[in-house]
Amino acid sequence: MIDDGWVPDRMCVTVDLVIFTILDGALSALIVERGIPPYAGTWALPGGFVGRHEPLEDAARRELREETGLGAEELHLEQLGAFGDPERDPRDRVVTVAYLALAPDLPLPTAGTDARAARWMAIDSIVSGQLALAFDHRKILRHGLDRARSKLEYTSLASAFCGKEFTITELRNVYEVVWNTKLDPRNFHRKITRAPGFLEPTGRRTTRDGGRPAELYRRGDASLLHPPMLMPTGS
Amino acid sequence: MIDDGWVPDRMCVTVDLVIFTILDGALSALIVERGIPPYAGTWALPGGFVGRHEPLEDAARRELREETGLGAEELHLEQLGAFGDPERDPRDRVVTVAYLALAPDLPLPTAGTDARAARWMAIDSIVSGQLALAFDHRKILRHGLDRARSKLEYTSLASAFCGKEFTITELRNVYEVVWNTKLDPRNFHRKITRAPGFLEPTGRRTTRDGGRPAELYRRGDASLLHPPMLMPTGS
DNA sequence: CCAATAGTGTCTCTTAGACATTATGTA
DNA sequence: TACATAATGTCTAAGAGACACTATTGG
Repeated sequence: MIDDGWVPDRMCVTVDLVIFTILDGALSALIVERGIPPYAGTWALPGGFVGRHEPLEDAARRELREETGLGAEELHLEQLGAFGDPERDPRDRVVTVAYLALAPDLPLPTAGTDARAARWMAIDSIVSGQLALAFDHRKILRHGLDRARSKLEYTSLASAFCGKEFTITELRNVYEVVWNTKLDPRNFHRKITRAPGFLEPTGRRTTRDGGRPAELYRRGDASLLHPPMLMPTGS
Repeated sequence: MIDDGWVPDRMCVTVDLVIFTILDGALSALIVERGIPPYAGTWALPGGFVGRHEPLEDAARRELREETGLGAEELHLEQLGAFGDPERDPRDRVVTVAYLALAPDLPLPTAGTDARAARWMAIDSIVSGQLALAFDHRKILRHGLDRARSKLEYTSLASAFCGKEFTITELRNVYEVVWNTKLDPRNFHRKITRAPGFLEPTGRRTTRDGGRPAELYRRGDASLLHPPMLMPTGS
């Protein structure tokens, strides 16, 4: 914060979004195909520049809206952190602030103004390196994945992947997909129903063929999950 | 990431540091008195502008070195996140990336080039609002406090507050000061010594008058604390 | 009746939390 | 010996994990 004639360097600030959903039983992220250099034709996380007078989170929600056409107000949005490696953008110094969003079934994304295409992609292809992303977006996505995984343990975030009303089995599927494990349905049911404030019974039940209908629940008030749902360890 | 003639807004990027230590039994943060506007004469977190070709963490370590005269390599440094409210700096749009550092007993800080003074301050005075900080630094410090508190639960971070060799009681004091609670010395001793990889016995012991000497330990390899040391709940 | 899925119960082992006792130094 | 601080032990209750059974739908 020096002001004795020396002028600080200015740089570009962007927001990038890691938007997860569960599609066909696979944890998937929203990616867009870049239409302009650098990395034209390469897939990337949705994102863009922050306006001069625009709060960071507003910018993130704006980009989310532009890329998905979804009312971003309903979505849980959480800052992942800043990524500012001087070499991360070949053009110029660009510091990006990454946000994480978890979404239930969304309408298929439509390409925005500055993207050729937009689509959901199973994160395995990205994490494994099979599909390369522009810039350091693979690293950012990796951070988002880690964050989502650990937040499932001690918050009631998992329900953000579900619709307004959901069953215990659907909720368990969220955990299983994000953690890439199998959980015991009985122990899961016991823990989740006993966690105070997590679930709110609706009294209604699913109508499906070939099995006993499941109770439907809504999100409860609690944002923290106590006691936590611990991810199974290798030990 | 548009490049069709439109030029993105550029802004200043800074780093700010929440540096905690324990002084006289109180959790304290390093603050500096600003020598130049805005907020000249007001206390603030140490920090400064990021250079055009400087990685964010390098900038944080540089500022840490400049403000404390300490070899910042040994210190645990963790990004807290970006703070970018458009109104947070009256001069100009400034996005800051905050870092958290935990330090054992440090040499008394010496004022840097752009600060009149530097000192440790018990965080209670800051959190309570008794001492006002410049910009949104109180909010940032509050974030750092929350982060430190929760990280103590499931990481072996607490030892970062201790010197190279420390006793169980010293370690327990760290938890008690940061969490502002009392912990049962016996249960704490059991948990912490059983946590795999947390502690490494040195075989040596303290020499102090008026009590049985305590065993001295070093940090172990583990960075995660399993099972976690849960903060006592009000329930 | 059978298939399929949902929900409940039981047992064991580990851990947290409360509390008493023993150990080892100095004055 | 008195005192102060460190370390260990014991009990109880709660939760995790493994597993078997009952319930409710559609064909």
